[in-house]
Amino acid sequence: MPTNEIRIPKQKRSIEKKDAIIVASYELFCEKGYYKTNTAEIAKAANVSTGIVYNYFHDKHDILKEVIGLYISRLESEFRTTLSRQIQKEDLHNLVKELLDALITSHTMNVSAHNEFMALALLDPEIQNYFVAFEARLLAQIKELLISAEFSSCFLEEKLRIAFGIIEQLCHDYIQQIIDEAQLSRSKIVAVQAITSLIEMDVEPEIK
Amino acid sequence: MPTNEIRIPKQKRSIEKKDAIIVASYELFCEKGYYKTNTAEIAKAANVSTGIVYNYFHDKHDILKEVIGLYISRLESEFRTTLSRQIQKEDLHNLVKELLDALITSHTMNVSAHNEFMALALLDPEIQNYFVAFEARLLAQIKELLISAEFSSCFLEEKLRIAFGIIEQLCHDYIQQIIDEAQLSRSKIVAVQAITSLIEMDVEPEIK
Amino acid sequence: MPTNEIRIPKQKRSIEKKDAIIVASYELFCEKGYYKTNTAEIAKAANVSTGIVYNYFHDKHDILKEVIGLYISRLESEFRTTLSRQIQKEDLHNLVKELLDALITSHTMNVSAHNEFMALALLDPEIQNYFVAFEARLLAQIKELLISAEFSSCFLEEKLRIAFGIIEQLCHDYIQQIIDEAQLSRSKIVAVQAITSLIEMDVEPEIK
Amino acid sequence: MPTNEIRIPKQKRSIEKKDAIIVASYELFCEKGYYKTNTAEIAKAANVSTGIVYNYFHDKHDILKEVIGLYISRLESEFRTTLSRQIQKEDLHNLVKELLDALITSHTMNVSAHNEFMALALLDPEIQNYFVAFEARLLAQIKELLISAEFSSCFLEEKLRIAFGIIEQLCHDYIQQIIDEAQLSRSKIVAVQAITSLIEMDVEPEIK
DNA sequence: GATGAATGAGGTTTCATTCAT
DNA sequence: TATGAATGAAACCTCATTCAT
Repeated sequence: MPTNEIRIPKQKRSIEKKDAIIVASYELFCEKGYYKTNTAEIAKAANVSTGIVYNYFHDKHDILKEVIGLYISRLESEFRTTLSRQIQKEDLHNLVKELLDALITSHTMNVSAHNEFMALALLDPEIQNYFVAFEARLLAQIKELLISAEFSSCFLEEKLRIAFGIIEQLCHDYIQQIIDEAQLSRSKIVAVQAITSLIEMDVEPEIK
Repeated sequence: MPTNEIRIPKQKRSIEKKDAIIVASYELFCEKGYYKTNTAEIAKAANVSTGIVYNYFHDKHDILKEVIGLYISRLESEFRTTLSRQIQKEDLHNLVKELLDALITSHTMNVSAHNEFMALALLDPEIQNYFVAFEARLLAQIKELLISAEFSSCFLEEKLRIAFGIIEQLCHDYIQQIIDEAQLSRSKIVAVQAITSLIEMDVEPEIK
Repeated sequence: MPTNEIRIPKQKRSIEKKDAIIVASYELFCEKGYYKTNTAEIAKAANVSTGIVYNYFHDKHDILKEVIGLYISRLESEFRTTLSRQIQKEDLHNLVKELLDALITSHTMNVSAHNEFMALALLDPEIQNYFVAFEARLLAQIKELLISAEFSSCFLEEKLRIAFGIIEQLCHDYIQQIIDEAQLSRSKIVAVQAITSLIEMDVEPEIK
Repeated sequence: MPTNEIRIPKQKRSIEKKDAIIVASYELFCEKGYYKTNTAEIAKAANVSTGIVYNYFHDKHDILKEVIGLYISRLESEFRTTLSRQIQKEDLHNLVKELLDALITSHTMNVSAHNEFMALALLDPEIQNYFVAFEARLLAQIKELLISAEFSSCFLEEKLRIAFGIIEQLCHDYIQQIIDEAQLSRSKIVAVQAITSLIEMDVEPEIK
């Protein structure tokens, strides 16, 4: 057998243990970073022995993947309420504002998680894929929402990506403390206005 | 004399040696990543002894900082020509297109450098600052350019940050292969249109 | 009751379990080697829990001893038919040939078992003893056979040991692929001739 | 660079250090066995740091190979004098006796080395090859010697292999204490006689 | 100034054995 | 009896940094 046997925990106690490892790792990775956290620390923080870690995970990188999974599922649940309702054409402005606030809040509350995991995504294609998939799901949901509110689907995906970029930029500038609270307020006004007119914009295909 | 004395090279040979170390490190960091490059490799690639490295740099992290400096100065020189001329109000569309293309080209040509250094910026505030300062210089230059072309300076900085976010998003999506060449073309049309109307947009301050 | 108590299985189910462990270990040791087989694998292959192994065996080394026992008993049964008949003086040539072929066949069919267990015998006096005893039984049987065929018993034991060495050498050279099939054929001719004349040889005691 | 840079020591001090590691390992492997000797012990015994070991050797197995090399070169030098002279046809008896004594002496003096390294050869094809090559060189030398003493070269190689097997068997039986000194004496008489008549024997090719 | 051999702490992973259930 | 999760010591190897020459 080439790779190690990984236990897939089914009993309650085992699942709890596996989850404890993931949660402890999540916290340590945020606090100290993935590379600077060692498996002994993880085991200790999860209140298990070092050996047992390798019953549930192939290796340290395998833990990272589950930690990223946890992070993304937390992100996802934060957007669930905002995205699960129906909207009218007039609500666009508010939707954008809400999403912007949600993202800023979630990132601000956990700057180190955001920074650490984004960095790892850049360094590691496997992690990258997790985020790409998450982003795709998120954009697809928003697209559905807009289409059912009768926005034109023409160039909609491109528009949404761009809108996403705008929001990310704001978050980034704020959590990296490039702009302060006041500047954030001003930027938000511009951003919301920019995004709403972007979504409603008629794109004139250029002739190359 | 304390041991921590770092030589500030003034003689030609010394400067050459220090530069050789930086250039060699730059290449290795792109190729293998910062964490996976060791100092022995750097010394070898730079054709110097391992010991001498510590005459010019405090430690490995110190090398990284200079490598980032080199990376940024290269980026900066790529934008110099585009940004050093005067523009007319009608040129905005073209200016945006040019900047977008310049950024995409520069990132695409060196995806690994971009990914590696962005990741390090997220992980390390000191590195982050280098990029923040670069971004600030870049935005300031563009702002000057626009103001001298008589664009309104109202909310201009915020608009430019947002425009920057749009461009970064496109680059990101393309170099991470989230979108392909065809999608990039479509997105560029939307992005240029979005940015130009953003710059010209009248911002209506909201009443909270 | 001390914890070191090893169950001597008397009930059918228990014996089956113990045997299953031995057989599974035998196969794994041949396939992967003793050191590279872990107890979890053994338990899994034997369809028992890891804990139960320690009811039947003191430790991993204890399993090894039983595996060697199995190996030797299998070897022994391969020689049984050849050695259980009566022979005439003229049959010596054929007897030698048969034994040689039997040994080559048995070793060739299971090169990894042979190599692994010989190695362990060299490393571990306890295992060594199993093989020494086996060899002694084998030689004693052959000696009986020859004496009842009226061969001289003078120096017979020494001769048989030497004959054994000749046969072992051939096996070794062949299964380690030092000699190929053709060379084996030639060597077998020489070996059989050498052994028969050795057995019949009058030893002239030297004067030291 | 995939594999680690291995320093090939050229200066006297470096060579001494590398040799010290090999010699220390040789002794430890004999004493405790290869698997039960760890790199920290090796470094300590050689009076170096653990890290430096990996400047001279790729890994632990690499050390083993050099240790085997040392062992074989020591064996080889023990046979040099015996094999470097010319012999006459009448000397065969003495030559065989001398070689037998040389092998017994060399193995007896270092039973643990012999056992350990033979075992490793069985477990590891790379190590096996070292011994196969050594054996081939040895047999080739003896063959030359016999041919220049005008022994028939017909089946000579096969005969020598067989003779080698006889000698090995005696060594084995003696150093594993299967036979005692007295039995060894008796066996030697038989063996020498068997080998000499084997060498001079006319092989009658069988008709299959 | 320059060399490159040397250091040694520290990281990940394995596995025989135990023990609560 | 039986389970299989849990233990934790120990192994190999790496590498930033130092220092004798």
